[in-house]
Amino acid sequence: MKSNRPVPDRLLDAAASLFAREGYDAVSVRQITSRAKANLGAITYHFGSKEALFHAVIDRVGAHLAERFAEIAGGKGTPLERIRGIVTMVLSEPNLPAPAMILRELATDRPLPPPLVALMRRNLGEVMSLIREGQADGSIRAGDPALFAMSVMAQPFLLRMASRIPRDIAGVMHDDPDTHRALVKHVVTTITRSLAS
Amino acid sequence: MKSNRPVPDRLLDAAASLFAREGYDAVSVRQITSRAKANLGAITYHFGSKEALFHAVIDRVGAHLAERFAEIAGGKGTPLERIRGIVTMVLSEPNLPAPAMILRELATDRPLPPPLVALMRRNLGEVMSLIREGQADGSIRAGDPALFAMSVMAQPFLLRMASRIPRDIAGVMHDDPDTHRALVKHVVTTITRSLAS
DNA sequence: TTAGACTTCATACGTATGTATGAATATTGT
DNA sequence: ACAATATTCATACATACGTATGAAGTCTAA
Repeated sequence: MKSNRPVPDRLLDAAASLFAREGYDAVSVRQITSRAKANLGAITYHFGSKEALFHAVIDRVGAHLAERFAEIAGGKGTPLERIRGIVTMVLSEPNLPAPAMILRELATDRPLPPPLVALMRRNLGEVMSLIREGQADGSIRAGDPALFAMSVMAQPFLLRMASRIPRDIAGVMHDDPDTHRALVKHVVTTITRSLAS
Repeated sequence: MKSNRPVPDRLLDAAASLFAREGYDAVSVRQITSRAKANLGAITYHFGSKEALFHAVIDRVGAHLAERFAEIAGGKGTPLERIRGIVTMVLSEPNLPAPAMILRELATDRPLPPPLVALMRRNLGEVMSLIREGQADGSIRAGDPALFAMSVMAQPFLLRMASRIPRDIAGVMHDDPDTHRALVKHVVTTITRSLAS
């Protein structure tokens, strides 16, 4: 029952999940093509190079993340409620490889893939807008929106990237739905306390 | 004017700074030995393998981090003040490659180097003890110390690992001492608000 | 049906990697 | 001083990598 999806899509799928789990350097084109049930030459043929495939992956998972961000940011509710929605989404969305890939890339000194800075700028900017909105109506306390936005997103992004921290280190079994809910609730509460005036 | 420090130390130095900047996979033994002004075989001879050198590096930078943690945790001041001290230290200590190396390693699905889990457990445990202490005397609000500890350390660790987030993305020039101080102050304030009862 | 383009495939190429080898050189203990 | 040990060094080795090549196969349009 081999899939009949187009080869480029299969390559993107395989690459996204491998890059998210292992990182760019640790994944070989042979792993990707074999997982995608494609030929070794398929990456070169359809994308040009491994790096070009990586950028395409970033574009795709980044677009997905940005979509969810925009959807919630443009939704209903107070600014604070929408920020809480974004945080919850980042922590809970089932398939969301973007945060791990982005943060890992940000952690190096190598030049950033072009799409990546723009993506993060846009997402953080979305949060900053919500913060400004809340400051305008008095529901969010005064302070530099950029600093607030970083503070707010640091927890969910880091926990999303390194889910072993709760699981293996802090002894929080967030695989269990109830405990995961408790974790999300805690993060949301924490963030609310730091923002609400 | 070549340094006369012992070769193993030079290898550890070179490896620590390269691993911290680029990550394990992206650094070759040839880069390390050449930077350490040692022969290509030096890593095999003194450590056995590249991976063993990596573990030694983790041990060393981890010990440094743990020392600073313990020093501040065992110092004077209220529990909250000591937590603030740890956070400030992680954000400001000039040479602290541990957070970046640790987080990057935690971000993969590969098995963790043995020293690493223990190290993180110990450090997070230190923070948890402070939180319990503060809860006992009523200065820190009630709640799961493990969740609190993760929330508290997420910001400084992430900002330490990906200093490009403030610099390149949020537009916060934290290279400038004043702005860096503002960033630290903001993080400390945020954390205080989430902990203080 | 058949020409032309598109896609797959096996294989080859050059390079970089981590490690092994064994001779040369330093260092140490007596 | 000398024997034994410890370290350095150049080089070799096997393997894995990303990419290139060109033949084989498949699909599309007339």
